[in-house]
Amino acid sequence: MHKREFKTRIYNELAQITKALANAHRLEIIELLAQGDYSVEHISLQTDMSIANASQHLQVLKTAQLVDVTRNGTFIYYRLANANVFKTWKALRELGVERIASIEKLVKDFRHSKSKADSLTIDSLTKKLKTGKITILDVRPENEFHSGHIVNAVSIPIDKLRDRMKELPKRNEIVAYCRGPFCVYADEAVALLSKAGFKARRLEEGYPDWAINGLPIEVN
Amino acid sequence: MHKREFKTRIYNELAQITKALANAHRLEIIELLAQGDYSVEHISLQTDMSIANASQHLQVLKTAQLVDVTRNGTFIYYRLANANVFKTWKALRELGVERIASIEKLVKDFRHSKSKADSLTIDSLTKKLKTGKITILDVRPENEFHSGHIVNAVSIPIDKLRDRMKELPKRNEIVAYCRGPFCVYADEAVALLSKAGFKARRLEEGYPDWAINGLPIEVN
DNA sequence: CACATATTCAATAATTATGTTGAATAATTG
DNA sequence: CAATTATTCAACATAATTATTGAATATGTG
Repeated sequence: MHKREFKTRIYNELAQITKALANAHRLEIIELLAQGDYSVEHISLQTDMSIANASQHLQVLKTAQLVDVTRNGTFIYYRLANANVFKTWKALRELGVERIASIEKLVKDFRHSKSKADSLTIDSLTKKLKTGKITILDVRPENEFHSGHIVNAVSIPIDKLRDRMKELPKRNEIVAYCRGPFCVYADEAVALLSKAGFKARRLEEGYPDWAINGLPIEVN
Repeated sequence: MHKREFKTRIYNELAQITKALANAHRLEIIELLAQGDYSVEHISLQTDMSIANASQHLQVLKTAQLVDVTRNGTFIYYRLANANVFKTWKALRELGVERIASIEKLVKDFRHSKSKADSLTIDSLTKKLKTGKITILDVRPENEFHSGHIVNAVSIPIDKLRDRMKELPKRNEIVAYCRGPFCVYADEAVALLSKAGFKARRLEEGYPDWAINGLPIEVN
């Protein structure tokens, strides 16, 4: 094999994988699957796609070996093939946030409209946990909480927060988190809690970012 | 703005960036630019593309803010916009090597045909440097060496290695490196050196991987 | 075994990406 | 200022990607 042929083949393989990632719907699916396993129907609902379209995009991801499947009865569950898939998504996300002012602006504008609360990073949360009294609040749907969550976190899904707010201690600072930096459940939680007199902030990143850093987690 | 609109816009922005990466030629350009600044002509020669085609792909990368340009006389030099671009390329590369058996096989077969020498990683090289006597050999073109190289490395471009081999010490183990894991200059160097009785191995990764890890480098 | 349900497939039309060719710019040189 | 050089642009043909529709599979249930 000549050097050029070798290079062409290598870069073509890598471009294939990259093409599989290079679609808004598929990136959204990947972020969703970073939370746990999901059926096609669930994915299509969460991402506002038709079932056939979701299935088609999942096939693309499967062909590129970015996701794996398990069958359970009539349902087929998809999951990320491995940690490197999330790492690559994270790298793309960070590249995007740094490069594209419009993303930062979108995020800021959207959050601002929901709440003026500031946020804190995973790094500063781990430092704070050593000294202060902090309640960590997971506002994702319950099944995502059960697939894995930050150690000692309390689960109150965002749509039940208004009713169950009283379960939370008024004295502690509350740090709400959800799926990732573009997930707005945590923003909504901070808005609700602040209005009710709690001291609340959101975690900038999401659960998968916490987990991939090797920080302590719990399952169930 | 509604939640769906917000999400759609965010994921579309990120997909735009990913699409800019999702092409074999553009990935090759990015790996080349990780070595230093280059003119369009140089890039087109190195990657076996027509000038117009290289220019077109560079425009795509520029629009996505993945590369920057400087004009110097009639030449226009391109460079990576920032470290995150290389980090993302690295993540994609690692995802690819792990996921796609065919890439690993391609690399192994190609190297095997050049030399049977084994290789070592950046991690093991840094450990070895503390104890053993090692000569680090940079076999990239001279201008890439001058744009930045591993501290104390010796520069002998691959096409001059046969003539200048005598400059190297026979006692030390020689570790040759080049642009990255898919670059074959280092393999060719190991083959030449081993034949001539030197003890030589290649570094698996390339100079940009060394630099991005914050390990000591020199310029000029 | 008929029926229901979850998912995939196939066909289509619209959009977007790609490489080639030759012309157009923009800076430098004589 | 004409000629030269490096790069970009515009136009075209071809190929790939996408969403939608409805039919086809494959598993589970009565």
